[in-house]
Amino acid sequence: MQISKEEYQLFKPLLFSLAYRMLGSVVEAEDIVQETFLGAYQLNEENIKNKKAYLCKMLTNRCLDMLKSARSRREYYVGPWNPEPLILDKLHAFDPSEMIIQKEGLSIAYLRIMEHLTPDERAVLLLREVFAFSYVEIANIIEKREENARKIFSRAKQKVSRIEGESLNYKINKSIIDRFIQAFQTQNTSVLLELISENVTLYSDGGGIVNAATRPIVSPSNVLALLYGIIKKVPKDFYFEVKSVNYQPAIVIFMNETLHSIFSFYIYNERINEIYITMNPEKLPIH
DNA sequence: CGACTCCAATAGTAGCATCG
DNA sequence: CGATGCTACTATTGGAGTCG
Repeated sequence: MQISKEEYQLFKPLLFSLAYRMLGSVVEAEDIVQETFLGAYQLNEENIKNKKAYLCKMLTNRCLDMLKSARSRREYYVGPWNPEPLILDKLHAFDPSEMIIQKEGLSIAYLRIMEHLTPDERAVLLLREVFAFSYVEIANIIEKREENARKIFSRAKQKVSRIEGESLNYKINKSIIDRFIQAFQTQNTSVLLELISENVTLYSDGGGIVNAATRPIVSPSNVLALLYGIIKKVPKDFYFEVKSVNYQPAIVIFMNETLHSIFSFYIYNERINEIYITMNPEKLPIH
């Protein structure tokens, strides 16, 4: 297949964003995008009418293979699994167009929901909602019947419904996080309790490599106890910044001049419902 | 230990209701 | 009318338990 420089520039961010949403991993997504382009160059077919759909098909199938084989691996993962954070505008860095659709769908909370879906459901949901393919095209991509594609989509939709249409407003969420930090630094427990939901859950992903809670922490008292515990132990050269991670405000923590962890949040009704701490060094980009 | 059965959960299909 | 999404039914799968 012939792919011009322009087409490559156009399709690369699209494919990356599809793969990243499917896999929750920046590294794996980048690999798969490269593989897909290499595979496409080697194709002899010159009469492919819809290159975009064809590339998505190749990519989707690779992702599905990887998900199906990774499913067993994920079972051996120590503790909660969080998606690999996407810091700064990695996508924008090589994307001038409007191709990056629906940034809300890139929040850590959303990606974590995706984990509850089967590989097929993920693929269909993304192709439909984010990339606006028709059911006929989707059926062609995943090699199933059109009716079935619709069914898979509606099932997927049901599972993710709880996160649909909610306030993923960056400014509002940032102000909540700022107040949270402020209250935390002054150890103002009553304000903290106003900012977090009564069924708050904290997922801390250390990947079995660094110390992290091996199961989710539930309830405000337990979560605050854990956070207070962390703050007591931090070294002097600790500092943090509030940055855009997955297009949502997050707290990025540095220790000894290196990136130590990232705190992401799922905020609903102006309260923190879920906290995701990513400490697994394999998921933190090196600066 | 492998082979077998059974059951529950999931995937797939047919057909119908709704809406523009 | 076609596109969509739903319900209700059927088929398939995978895992737990059991037996030889």
